[in-house]
Amino acid sequence: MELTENSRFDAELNEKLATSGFRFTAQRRHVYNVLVKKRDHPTAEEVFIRAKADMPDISMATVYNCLDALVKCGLVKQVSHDRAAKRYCSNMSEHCHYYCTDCNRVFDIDLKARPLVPEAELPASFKPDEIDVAMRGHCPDPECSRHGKV
Amino acid sequence: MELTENSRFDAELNEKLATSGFRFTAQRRHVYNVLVKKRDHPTAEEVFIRAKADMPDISMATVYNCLDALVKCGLVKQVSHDRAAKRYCSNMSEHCHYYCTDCNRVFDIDLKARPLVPEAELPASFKPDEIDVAMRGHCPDPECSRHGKV
DNA sequence: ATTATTGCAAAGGATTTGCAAGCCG
DNA sequence: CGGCTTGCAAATCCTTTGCAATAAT
Repeated sequence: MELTENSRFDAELNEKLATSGFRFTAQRRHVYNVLVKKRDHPTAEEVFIRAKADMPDISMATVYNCLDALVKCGLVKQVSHDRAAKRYCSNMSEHCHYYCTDCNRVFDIDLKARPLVPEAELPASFKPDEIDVAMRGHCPDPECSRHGKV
Repeated sequence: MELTENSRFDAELNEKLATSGFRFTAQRRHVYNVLVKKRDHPTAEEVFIRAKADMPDISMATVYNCLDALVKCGLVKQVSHDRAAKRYCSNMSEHCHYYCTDCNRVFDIDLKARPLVPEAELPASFKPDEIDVAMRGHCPDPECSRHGKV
């Protein structure tokens, strides 16, 4: 596979993949690219559709494989919504997710407090490796489908 | 359906169901009973198995129907785990969930701080109706499958 | 009497798996 | 080359739905 433009991006990706024992493939680069290019919270299916635009032969199974590899090497987070399909997020900074109950979009929220849950507030002997904070409610977007309605 | 023993329990359940426009059925009572009897975090399938023990003709679809009704009338919470099936929790007090990455159990955690996310820490105009805090890590149970291993 | 609820079976969506061919190291 | 990855299709898991029979108000 040729590493033409953007070789710094590729080098980093390659290194992260290699560290977790994954190979550097055109599909993994492409899927990661799709996630970074538009920093929203697409489902695997949405990633598939976007990826297929520039790589028509990529398969759904490969998209799942790539997403899984990216999650395992710490480049992407999985976001579990309530009922729907899992979503993927390339924002790896500590943040929360706000689910709009009207338009179904997911918003990244940076809380002012950190850590999210101070150790002193946890019962001793529970030492979380990871904390997810998920919020649900109306979103502030005036274009939101619910805007104006009750 | 006869209301023999435990009519206080039934009366409360009946009222909550009625308030949300649901009828009081033997299956709904039984499913709720299963959840309250053992306050853990079973999947729909696990609820089905336990319910079937004393009500052999109950169907999976009815278990889903009952769980859904109980969630909608505020008697039960749905807990979305990462990959697996949804779980159900009859502890309605404000609490977080701690997922043990070794034994897969779910623990209820009461944080000392409330509210979980003070309004001042949120960007203005985001007003969550609901906040879920999920943690993942090792659990303190000495019987836990991982105990003693790294 | 009217309408919700049940149980069954079949459908549905999301994700995973088996396998042969192909690419990476 | 050897083994991880891919693409395809089939399989699986979890959940929902359609429908006729039954139970609740």
